[in-house]
Amino acid sequence: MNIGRAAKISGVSPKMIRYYEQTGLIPKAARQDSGYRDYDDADVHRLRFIRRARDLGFTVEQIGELLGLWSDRSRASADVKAFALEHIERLKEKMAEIEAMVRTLETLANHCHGDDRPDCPIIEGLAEEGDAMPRLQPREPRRFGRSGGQSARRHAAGSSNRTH
Amino acid sequence: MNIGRAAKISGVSPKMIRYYEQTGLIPKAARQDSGYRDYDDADVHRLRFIRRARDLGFTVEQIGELLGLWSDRSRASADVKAFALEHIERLKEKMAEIEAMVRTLETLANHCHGDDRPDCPIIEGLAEEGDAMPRLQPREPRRFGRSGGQSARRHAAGSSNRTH
DNA sequence: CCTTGACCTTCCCATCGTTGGAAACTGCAC
DNA sequence: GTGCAGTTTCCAACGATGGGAAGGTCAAGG
Repeated sequence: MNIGRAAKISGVSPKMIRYYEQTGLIPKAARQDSGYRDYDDADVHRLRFIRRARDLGFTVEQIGELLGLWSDRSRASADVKAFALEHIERLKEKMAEIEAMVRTLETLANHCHGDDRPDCPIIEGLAEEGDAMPRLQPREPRRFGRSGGQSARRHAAGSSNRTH
Repeated sequence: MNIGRAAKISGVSPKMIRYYEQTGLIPKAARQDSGYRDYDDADVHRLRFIRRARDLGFTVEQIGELLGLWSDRSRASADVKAFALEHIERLKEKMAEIEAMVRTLETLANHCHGDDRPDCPIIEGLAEEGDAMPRLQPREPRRFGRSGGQSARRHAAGSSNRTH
């Protein structure tokens, strides 16, 4: 079948299918006489697997490992479970990060009258002197892997500095 | 002061300071005779404001609006509050997405023996025929990386074949 | 004075997953 | 045979960030 059909029934867009092929996540598709890519049910099955894994927040790289685990009929279920549990941990860390943001923002928002006056603790909280946010725990070393997340920055921008 | 010093005391890397200038988030920095960028305390103050807003998950675009609200002394605190509350909502949605992933993964993992045998409900859950994951609501656009990335992941390809 | 090293400048590239679009071709129906 | 839908490849963009090259500046020490 053509790529469009495979895309439709797998839930992976044609663009992404080509991308996955290009990056080696999936093998090169067979070709019809026309040059069109040709997919069979097994291909579609794999694509659906990929989409589900993406929906569960796995990166493409991780999906590569999952595909390996899938096709390795001799691997232990413990291997898969460990992989999943580790991913769950990362997701929870991400949730915790966001939750911390929400807590801080809610604290600020709760102190804001939200009326016609310009006086606003939210803006003041952002503009405040000093290095910490309101009553947030003193900036922990929370730097996790860069799996799609952002907050892993905070680097020291230079070591010795003089006032020029 | 030089960019390195401004970076250090604001917590924003030199690279990002230049980037913010380039994209117009902050005005063009003054220059010393040498051509080096020159920052004063007000500039650093603004940079710290930006870093705090980033730490709270605001996108650069949103920070542009926040800077506008900050410098607009006539705007109502209600405006800022509404802005913050909307952001909180988006963060909570993101958390809910991730939580759904975690719940699905934990359900799968709980059914996995995690022993030496190859039999594994996690992989089977991903490979399963049919279109839905265990008890997951009909897939929403996920993508929890950034709070405001191009969130519309809607590919026209897979829209009309939900089996249930 | 000259070297050294830390700093700065600009410019380009890579990341990650995904989409958009252009130019050219194929397949199918009218 | 004409037109449209689907396909091909290639190139670019997004957002926020880091890496690095090639070269200019500055201060300290010889």
